[in-house]
Amino acid sequence: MEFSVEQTGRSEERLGSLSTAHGVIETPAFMPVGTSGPVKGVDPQDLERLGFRLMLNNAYHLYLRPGHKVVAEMGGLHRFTGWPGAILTDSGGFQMFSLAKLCKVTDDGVSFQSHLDGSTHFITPETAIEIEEALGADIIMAFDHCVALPADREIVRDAVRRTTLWAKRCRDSRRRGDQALFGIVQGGVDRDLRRISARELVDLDFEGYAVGGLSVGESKDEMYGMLEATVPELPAAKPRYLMGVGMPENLLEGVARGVDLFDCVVPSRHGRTGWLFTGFGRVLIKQARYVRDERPIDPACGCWVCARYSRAYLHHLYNVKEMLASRLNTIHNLWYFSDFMRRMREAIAGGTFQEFRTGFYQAQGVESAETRAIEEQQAGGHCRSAGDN
RNA sequence: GGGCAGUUGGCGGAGUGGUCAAUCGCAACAGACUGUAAAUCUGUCGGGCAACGCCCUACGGAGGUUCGAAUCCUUCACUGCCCA
Repeated sequence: MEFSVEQTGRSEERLGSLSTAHGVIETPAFMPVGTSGPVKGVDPQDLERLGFRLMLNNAYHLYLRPGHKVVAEMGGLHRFTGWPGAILTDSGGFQMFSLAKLCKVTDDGVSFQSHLDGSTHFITPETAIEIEEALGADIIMAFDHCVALPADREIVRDAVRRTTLWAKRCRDSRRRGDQALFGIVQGGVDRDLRRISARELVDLDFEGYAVGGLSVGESKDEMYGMLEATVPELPAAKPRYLMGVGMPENLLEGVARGVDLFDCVVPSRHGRTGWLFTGFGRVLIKQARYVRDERPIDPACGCWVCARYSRAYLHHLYNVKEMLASRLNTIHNLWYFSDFMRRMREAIAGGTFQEFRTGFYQAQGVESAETRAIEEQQAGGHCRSAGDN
């Protein structure tokens, strides 16, 4: 993996280019999440067409099923899943945290029970790397200790210490030389601990650095504050990845603070549950107000779902639980995210990022006014809003 | 024509004297979701209000018994099954 980056001015946002054996990724970039292989609802051809060149898979899930050895025998993740682009695997540290009730954490590693069959497993930094090497992604993540917030400072401090310890063991246990390994900064919502975590990891010299342990219940200001404390500690020449984030606003603010990579389940999960992203805010497609709405989700959207389908039809598909609803909604949302990142990169290149940022906030909520005008107009004719029926 | 069973809120279906505006499921409506145990989960769901409490209308229609009826009796209507 090679990374080149240019900072256009004194501000933090930056343009980069991440070269992997499976393609070049222009940054800042968003990675869709395909936990156990696919991004739910879409296939690799969709992802390519949507403009994605990098996606995330999860080592924890693939280790449990079908097993990292099966994936290795089937030629590794790229061949197994049919995804020709680049892949980043998460180590499973976050899953340990989210399955905290089932696990015991020591400096040695994590023991936990499978959420699938209750079987007991023990994962160490070394086995996590072994799994990720077997899976064969282009970028692999260190095995970290992510704590649930809010947490006592001592617990967070201990997680930072352990994360550094594990990061070093991950680094030292690598056998393959063709994968990039990223360290993960922890530290909860404590600026000092974030700085300490970042410095300790930088000393270990990874190919990239992630900010983990955020978007776990803290406020937006806390999240942004942690980025402001962490990013300046990271080497400018290496990629910075904000894990598990997030909403478009979070991506915008992350880029404004120097983040290059993001991943989040939001476009796919929200697509499945009917929350569609647009330049003017969200469209909850299940709402009755869309029963007779002939407009596309977003008239300004360039995706092929908006080119062909009405809100009325998408509402209907959702309502009757057709699987096509999940697919089309996910495609639209992924397009929005892909396009949003592309527009941010263009704005950075053109030196208009601050204008882009201001414009984003101004546009949010515009739909309500615009839609109300149209609906009032229609209410005068035969086409009343669904609420009247 | 005779016999039996039944008629409950948008639908299905509990409830067989008071604690019933009525269990539950579906539908409907609204909301949540940020390194995916998620095509999941939560709330509301007769009407009204100065709403964590009160009032009104309600368990096919009408009448009756009772302090009190969705629940018991009479009758009418309708539905299903069985026998002619």
